[in-house]
Amino acid sequence: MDGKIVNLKSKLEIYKAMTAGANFADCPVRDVMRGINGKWSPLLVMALAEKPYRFGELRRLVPDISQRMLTQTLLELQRDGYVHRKVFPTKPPSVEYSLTDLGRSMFHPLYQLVQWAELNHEAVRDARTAFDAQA
Amino acid sequence: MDGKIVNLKSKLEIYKAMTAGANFADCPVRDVMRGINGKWSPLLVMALAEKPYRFGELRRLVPDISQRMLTQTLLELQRDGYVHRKVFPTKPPSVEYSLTDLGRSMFHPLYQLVQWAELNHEAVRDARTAFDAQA
DNA sequence: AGTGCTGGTCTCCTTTTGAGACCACCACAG
DNA sequence: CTGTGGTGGTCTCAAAAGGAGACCAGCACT
Repeated sequence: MDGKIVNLKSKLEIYKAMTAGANFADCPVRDVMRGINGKWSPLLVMALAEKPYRFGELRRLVPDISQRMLTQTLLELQRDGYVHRKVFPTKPPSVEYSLTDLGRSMFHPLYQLVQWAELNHEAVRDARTAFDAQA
Repeated sequence: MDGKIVNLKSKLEIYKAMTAGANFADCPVRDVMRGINGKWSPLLVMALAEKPYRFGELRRLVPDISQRMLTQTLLELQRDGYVHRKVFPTKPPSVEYSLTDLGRSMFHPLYQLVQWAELNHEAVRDARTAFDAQA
């Protein structure tokens, strides 16, 4: 469990940061990235960046997520401080999820990546087709 | 397998793109994100952004990756067109991996996210501690 | 009494990931 | 001419993550 990325002041330091021996928990960047990298996390952050949503709304918004993974992913996002969970004492009680300041701040670079993906998905798809044809 | 993100011209369209019913293969953004999101992909892209590396060098650079996952991740990165694999006819043959233009272009937004993680890992760690204490 | 909506948890099975043994090839040292 | 080590892998098996769907309590409305 090595490979540390931390204190990246310049591209040249990536090497040093990655080669610095330390266990996984001691590599904050990879630790944080792991939280962002989940299968559903980016999707939910993108959704909540738009506006707060309730549990059931999110489920309908992302129909191919299982209820179990929605619960679990939202819990992880709360734990990492990206999402706030607010319970309204209605009957039946409803729960609203919203982005925290930290979540909104993380949204910006994430959104850059998503935009890149949107602009370049065709190139990636072409690369795959070419690779599969040649292989 | 729904939840489509495509043609994101504005934040307001995130909702529409996500709710547009379509299966996973038809959502280019999530498809591309899946390739970037792998456990090791970002790490290897960061490494190769520095300079080309050989297989064994990468293995030593990231000591906690298994040889199997290194092979597999590099293959996926090749397939998606981020990485170029060049075989040198030495004895024994050596293989050099380098970023393609597409890979370098993808590196920029990825690097933004990594920088964010580096700057905010403490806030995330604090959020986790607070969450775990209260729960 | 039945139906539906709220936000979940629990169980089971499949897919993905990880650890480590194994492989062929060749150079060089003894 | 036999180790020993370095090249870049593949194969097998166990562990972890992810997905499908049943189940739950509570209340409103019919």
